[in-house]
Amino acid sequence: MSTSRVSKGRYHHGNLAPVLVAEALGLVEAEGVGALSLREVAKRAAVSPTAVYRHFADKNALLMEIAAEGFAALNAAFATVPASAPDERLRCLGEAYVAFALAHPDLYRLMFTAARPSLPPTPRLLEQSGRSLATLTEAVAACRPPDGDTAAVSASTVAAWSLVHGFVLLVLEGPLNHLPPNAMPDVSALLARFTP
Amino acid sequence: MSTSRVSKGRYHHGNLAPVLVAEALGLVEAEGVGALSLREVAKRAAVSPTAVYRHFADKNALLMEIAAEGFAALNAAFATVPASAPDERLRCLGEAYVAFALAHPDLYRLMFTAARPSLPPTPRLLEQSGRSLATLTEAVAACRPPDGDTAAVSASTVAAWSLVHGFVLLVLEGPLNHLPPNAMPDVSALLARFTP
DNA sequence: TCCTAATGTTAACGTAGTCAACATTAGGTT
DNA sequence: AACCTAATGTTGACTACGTTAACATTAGGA
Repeated sequence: MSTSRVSKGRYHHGNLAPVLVAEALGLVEAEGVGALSLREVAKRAAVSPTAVYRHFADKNALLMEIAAEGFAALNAAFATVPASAPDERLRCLGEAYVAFALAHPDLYRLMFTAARPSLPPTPRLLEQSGRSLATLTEAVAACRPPDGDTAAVSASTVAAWSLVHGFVLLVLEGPLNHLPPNAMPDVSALLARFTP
Repeated sequence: MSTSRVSKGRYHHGNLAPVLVAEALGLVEAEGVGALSLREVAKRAAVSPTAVYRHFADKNALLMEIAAEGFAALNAAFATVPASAPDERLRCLGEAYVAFALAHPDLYRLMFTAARPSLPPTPRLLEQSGRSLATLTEAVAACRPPDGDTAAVSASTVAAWSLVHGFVLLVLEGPLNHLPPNAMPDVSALLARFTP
């Protein structure tokens, strides 16, 4: 019988992979990336440490799934931004982006750090981060003359993303944190100076 | 006698701290931050692993010194940028910044990641990163009307730094790497769109 | 009903950061 | 010149972690 019911002392967990990702994500959000160990994640899922390797090639593979989850959450935040006028929409996307990053600092960092060594990025990570990029690109394109200059749109999109990404990281872990706190500008001022 | 000569089988190394930083820096540049372990650094300095703790509180303290070294190198790169006209100078600083980051990816990442847990930032790290910020701020200020609006200068500086920082990180470890490579714009185009 | 692949466990290895206790020595004090 | 103390380096050990190998269990189709 296909018990979609789970755990309760069973030898087979029945639904491990998603649970591992969820526990890991919770751990990252609560204690930071540094506190995330496979052993701790396994313990929280009430499973032996090495069980993780039946679902993820190594620690980094798990991290990439968490990162994908992060981009999915970012995309969800994007989805709540109303259509409105192109410029207005781009501005709101920017605010949503920065708000998301500042609300989930450790997750945000992980989203841009997970896909480095060992394996290439997970399909799901590629898909979700691709969706983020697509949303941004469309919003930027809508602000420009419809001349179909895709290179210009790309360049403008990269500039926009660079601006918010850099800002967020400078605030989160950059010298802007442990330096005169009078300089920390608000987001609107930053976004206002961007012209697609 | 104050032998400023060093090592050669002596019990006391005589000059350990700077050597440790140098070896660690070399290791980071050659193999990446992940390959840096206290034990390996100590081995390269021909010293027992725990000797490091006589000069640095913990691993992070050593990392902060390396980060400080990184900012010092960045400042050195800044120093080669000629005075010229304000706008021209700011543009050249931006190019130098991006060039430095792309030439030393692991070191660059470390510069913005080292000062997080445990201890507060080292004085030397504060000093060197402060110098970087000061250079940027002055260059931005020179591009603006001399109305003494320090808040506006700060905001503009943060925007400039955000732009290059975000760009560099997106290229180094962001989704811009494992996505259609047609989109990667050059630096000049990015800097051209910034108005102090 | 049985077989196999999927899934989970136990034991163990190697590496790493860190601490405690001990050894050595540099450099000022008497 | 002899001595003392603080600085500096070493040994040994502990804990935690990622990872692998060998074995155990079970789900689900043939």
